[in-house]
Amino acid sequence: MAVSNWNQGAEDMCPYRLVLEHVTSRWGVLVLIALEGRSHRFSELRRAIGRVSEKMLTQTLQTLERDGLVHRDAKPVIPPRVDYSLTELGREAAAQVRGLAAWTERRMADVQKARTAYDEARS
Amino acid sequence: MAVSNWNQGAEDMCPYRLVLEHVTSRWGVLVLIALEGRSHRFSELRRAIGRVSEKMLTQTLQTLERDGLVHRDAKPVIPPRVDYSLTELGREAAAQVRGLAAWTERRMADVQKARTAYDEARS
DNA sequence: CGGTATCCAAAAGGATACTG
DNA sequence: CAGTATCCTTTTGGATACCG
Repeated sequence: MAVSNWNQGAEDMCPYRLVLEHVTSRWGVLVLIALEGRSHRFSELRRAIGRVSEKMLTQTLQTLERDGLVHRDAKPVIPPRVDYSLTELGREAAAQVRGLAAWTERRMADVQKARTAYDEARS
Repeated sequence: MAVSNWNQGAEDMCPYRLVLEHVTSRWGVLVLIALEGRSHRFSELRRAIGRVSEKMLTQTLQTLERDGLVHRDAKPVIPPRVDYSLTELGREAAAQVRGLAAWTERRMADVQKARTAYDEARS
């Protein structure tokens, strides 16, 4: 296990920024939003999120589980079945993230317009 | 200008995720929060955020400016003076980000506790 | 002061192969 | 199915030097 992993390391950053970065991380955001509606199995999450590698999804889920935002329920059956859901803490975080995501959807068109204007102004 | 820059490239990602990632990016979050209170000069921002390199701050500000969230006001004086502030779009985004940051501060202790429990459970 | 350009180190992230 | 382990590429980010 010599893999670079944001679970460990980063002892040099204040805990505040650390939590903020887990929650706002590329895949963290999408996992929280996906799990807000209902619990998902591992492969369901992959499909729901799209274009995420197994490695990154695993890493993200482990980080969020460690932070107490995600609950992992591994059923001892064959083939294995693992369900991920949000804890109370996770639901609170997801609500915040969802606000951000909703804003993004609402305002995306304006952002795109701003970008076009910016690019044209210096071409 | 062959530097890897998230302003350009990334044509392969949907615009929704792209905007979301700018707003939730490591330095984007902190810039939006810092600018929510009042406008800042470049070096003020560096001090306010702490531990951010010139390069990353510049890059972040350019991205947010291009997205129409940040307004850049460069006064033609010597020595140069540049003030950064939020646009209306930026204030909206900052309000969302602030919700997330406030939640993080409120719940940080619980997250830390969850982590300790998680780590002890498998040591 | 407020940047840009360049180089380099570190981290994130993907592909593949393998396992219980 | 739900991961791990390994290798490799890409991206991020810091340090430094320089410029208008």
